[in-house]
Formats: sequence, structure tokens, C-alpha cells
Amino acid sequence: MAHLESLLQRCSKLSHIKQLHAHLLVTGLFPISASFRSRLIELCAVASFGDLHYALAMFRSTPRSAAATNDWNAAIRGLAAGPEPAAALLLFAHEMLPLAPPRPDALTLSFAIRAAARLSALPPTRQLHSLLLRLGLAADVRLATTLLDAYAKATDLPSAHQVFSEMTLRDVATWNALISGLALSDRPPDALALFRRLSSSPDPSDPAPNDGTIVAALSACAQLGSLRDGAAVHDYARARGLDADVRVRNALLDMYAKCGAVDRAAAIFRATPEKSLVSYNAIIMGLALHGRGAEALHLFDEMLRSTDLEPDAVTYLAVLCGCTHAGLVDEGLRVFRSMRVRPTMKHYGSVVDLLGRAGRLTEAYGVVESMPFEPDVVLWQTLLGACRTHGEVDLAERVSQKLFEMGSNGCGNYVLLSNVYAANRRWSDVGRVREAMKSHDVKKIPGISTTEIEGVVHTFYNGDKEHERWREIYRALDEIGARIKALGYVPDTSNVLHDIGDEDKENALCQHSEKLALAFGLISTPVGAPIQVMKNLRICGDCHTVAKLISRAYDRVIIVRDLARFHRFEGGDCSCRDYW
DNA sequence: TTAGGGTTAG
Repeated sequence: MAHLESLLQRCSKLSHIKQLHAHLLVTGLFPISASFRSRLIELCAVASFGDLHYALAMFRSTPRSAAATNDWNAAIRGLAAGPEPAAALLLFAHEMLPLAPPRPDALTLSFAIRAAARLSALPPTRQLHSLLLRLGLAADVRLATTLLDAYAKATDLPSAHQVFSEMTLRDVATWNALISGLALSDRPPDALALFRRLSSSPDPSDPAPNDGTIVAALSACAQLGSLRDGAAVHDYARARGLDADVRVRNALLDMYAKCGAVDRAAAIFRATPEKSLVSYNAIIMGLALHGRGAEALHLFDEMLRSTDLEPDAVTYLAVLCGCTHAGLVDEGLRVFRSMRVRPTMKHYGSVVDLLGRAGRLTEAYGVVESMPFEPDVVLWQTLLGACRTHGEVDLAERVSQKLFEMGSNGCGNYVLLSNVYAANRRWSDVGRVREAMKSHDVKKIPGISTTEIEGVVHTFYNGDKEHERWREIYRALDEIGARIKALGYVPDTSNVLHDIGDEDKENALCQHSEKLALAFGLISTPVGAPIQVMKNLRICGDCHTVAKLISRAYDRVIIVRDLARFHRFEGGDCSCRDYW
């Protein structure tokens, strides 16, 4: 047996595994040597040179009566990590559980819960949780952490929290799982609060944060768009020597790019010695979001030329996004045609966006028709957005019909269609759309803008007077209006849907949430300080014009992060060069 | 704990 052990450890190719398997079959050892068999199956199921199908075939060829818990574990582990995690759950629940022996152990549960986590599926997570309790495994820290992670990935944060608080022992991975769970579930402020609790904990039984903690905290800062918090986490990491790991470097550059400091992101990228594919993807996407498509393309070329890294689906998405936001249409098409991975719906969507923004709507529609799969709602909405930009009535009507047939009933669809009609001065059609909105119980997404002043996030809704300084804010808006009118500002009311008089339209416009946030930024920061605003939707054309004029009239740099990208206003111009 | 399981960037 000893020589078999050493052979197993030295397997580095699938053919080695197959030779060992053949040897075991010929000598009759395969069903007998339980430990060796299950390790061979596991190696084949999880090693990079392995083959999941071959591993499952080995597992299936083991007589049921001989299959031990470890064999099941190997098969379930392989399936859980594979392309179809649901198969792991099926094998576990429908084939293993009904058998008396072998009993599932902590490892079995661990792999099954991993599968549920990868599926973001709540029902199996709950069932596995109850099984875990019945099997008396609640005190297992790693298992509880896996469970916590599964609840978080299924966006059941209360349950994740409960698992966390019921654990008597938590190590650093437990904390990291909850921090990243909160960050990824749209609760970055809670993630940061938890990070602060851990990093300043006086309790010696609490673990010290590690690189994983930093990554999770930075991802929260990136989502929040809070440069101040992100830089604080960076300082903390640097002070403890936690800023050298390539994943931390990548999280750092992603954070800086998403907080508007793309040059700092680029500096970190350059100063990272061992760049991974994710490093390139993150910086290319960062540049893309800031409209710096030429630099994004340049780095993409550099990656192809001077590294061994192979671009993946995310790389292409980032490069296409860079071309789209910079109007580099032909370059984008060339990249799309040269893709070395199979394009997904998102890649097609990106190309439709690329062509659509540039006004090449016929070609964009041609791409939709040539796709090997059925277009989804997002793709049609992209095309509808392009129709709005270029006032294409016929195509807009066809696309709207598709969206309606697909059951998409969001306010955005109606607003876009209405804007297309308005751009063509077809007011009766505008009215028709408004009636349709009324009768279809349309879901509206309220526009929300936030700005952070000295660590406090201030939130604004369209026309809201909730803020304690709302009177000052509206006075500031009046003053801004006067100053930018002197610079030639004319309100662009074509983005206002409602059937109201021009003066009211102007009022509706000048109370857009981003304008409130900008006005508040102006009155609560020192003269000359930059103002940063985040918006949950795309910035409207009128607000874009106003931001440009404010940057000139008040000599301020204004950075707006909207749903799609960054706009950096300075001296009356925007970094997007009005192409968006 | 005589194998192996948990968290972490685009």
C-alpha cells in the first residue's frame, strides 16, 4: 500500500489517475481499499488536471454496499464545485440520505451547503441547517461559517446574522463571511460597521483581521463609493502589512476606481508586481467607467502582448464597456469579433449599446437578430435607450412592444418611449403613453442621490424636503439657477414626462435628486473643494448640463457616479465629452 | 481533528 500512497501523491495528470484506477481494478483492490479509493475519486473530482465525469464514473462503479461516507463526500464535493452545483444537492438528498449507512458527516454537510451557497438557494440551505442541528454538528466553526455564508449568498441576512450570533466561537473567516455577505447584499454600511467593530475590538478572544477582512471591507467601500472610508481601510491595511497580497491590491484598485479616484487605482495597478487577470480586469473596467477607453484598450493590448494571461469573459466586458463609453465603435467591434471566449448575453448587450449610442441602430438591431439566444429585457432596454438618444420612433415602438410582451412593466420603459415621442414633438402619443402608465400600475424606481460630507452620507429624493437644511438647499438652488442662466443655461424639459406647463416642468427638473445633492455639496464644503455625488439611476440630460455649468460658475470639480459610469465635471466640461 | 471542509477582488 505504501507505494500506492506515494503514487497517489505524485499524480499530476489525468492519465496518472487512470493508470492507478486501472491498476486497482485489475488487482481487485478498488472495492476493498476504501480510503485509497475515495482519495483517488476526490483527486479526480477536484484537481485542476482532473475530470469530474471520470470521478463520478469511478464513484458509480463502486458497489453501493461498499461506498463509504468518504466516497460520497468526494462525489458531492466535486459536483458542488462544478458547473452544476444542484447535482450535488440531488445526489446528497435523493441518493445518499435515504440509505442507512453510510451516515453523512460534517464534510458531507459542508460540501452540500457549499452547493446551496453557489446556487444562492434558500430552501436547501434551511433544510441543511436543520439537518446539521439534528446531526449535532452545530459547534463546528467551519461548518457554521459555511452555513452563514450560504444564508448570506441566499440574501437571508437575518439568518446569517443569527448563525453568527449563536456561535460561541468565531474565527476570522466567520467574521469575513458576514462582512462580505453584508457588502454583497446591498448593505455596505453594515459591513463597514462590522469591520470597525472587529478592527477596534478590545476583546482578546476576537480574531485579528486578515487580508480577507480587508478585501471584504474594501468591497463595501467600493459599493458605497466612499473614498474616505476606503482610504481609511487602506491606511489600516498598510499599517498592519496587509496590503501586499494581490487580492488586496486588486480590491484596493477596484475601490479607488469606484470611488472616483481612478488615477490612484492606476498607480496601485502599476505598483503591483504580480498582476493577475483580475488586476487587469479591474483596472480596465475602472478606466472604462471613467470614459478612458483608449487607455483601457491600451492596457488590454499590453496584457495580450506582454503577459501569459488569457482574457476571460469579464475582460472582454470591461474592454467593450470602455469602447462604448468613449465612442470607440470600430475598435469595440474589432474586439468583439476577436473574442477568444464564447460571448454571453452581456457581451451582445454591450455591442448593442456600443452601436446604439453611436446612432448605428440598424446594425444594433441586426446584432440582436443574429444572437444565438433570445434577447432578455435588459438587452431590449439598451436598444430602447439608444432609440431615445437618437429619436427613432419606429424601432422604439417595436422594442416597447417586445418589452410589454415580456411582461416588463417598469417606469423606465414608458419614460424612454415617451421621450422618443417628445423628441419628435408627437404630443398625443406622449399622452397615450402616460395613460398606459396609469392603467398598467407601473412600478417606479425613485431617483436617489447621495453625497458624503465629513463621513456622513446625505440622501436626497426628487423634490424632497426631508433634509434638515432643506430651506438653505432650495435657496442655493435658486442662486445656482440665476448664476447658470447668466452663462446661457436653458432648461431641457424633454426629460420630464408629466403633462405640466413649462414653468412647472422647470420646477420638476430643478428638484431632481442630483441637483439637491449638488446644491447641498456647494453650501456644505469649502470653496474650491470637489463635490462627489452618487445616483442610483442614469443622470438626466438636464442635470448633466447643470453640473457642467456649476463646475464653471463655482470653479469646482464635480464627480457624479451614476448607474452606468462616472462623470467628472471641471471648468464647464465633462469627462464623458457629452457622449453617454 | 489518523485526509479532506469555511471567508476574500474583476
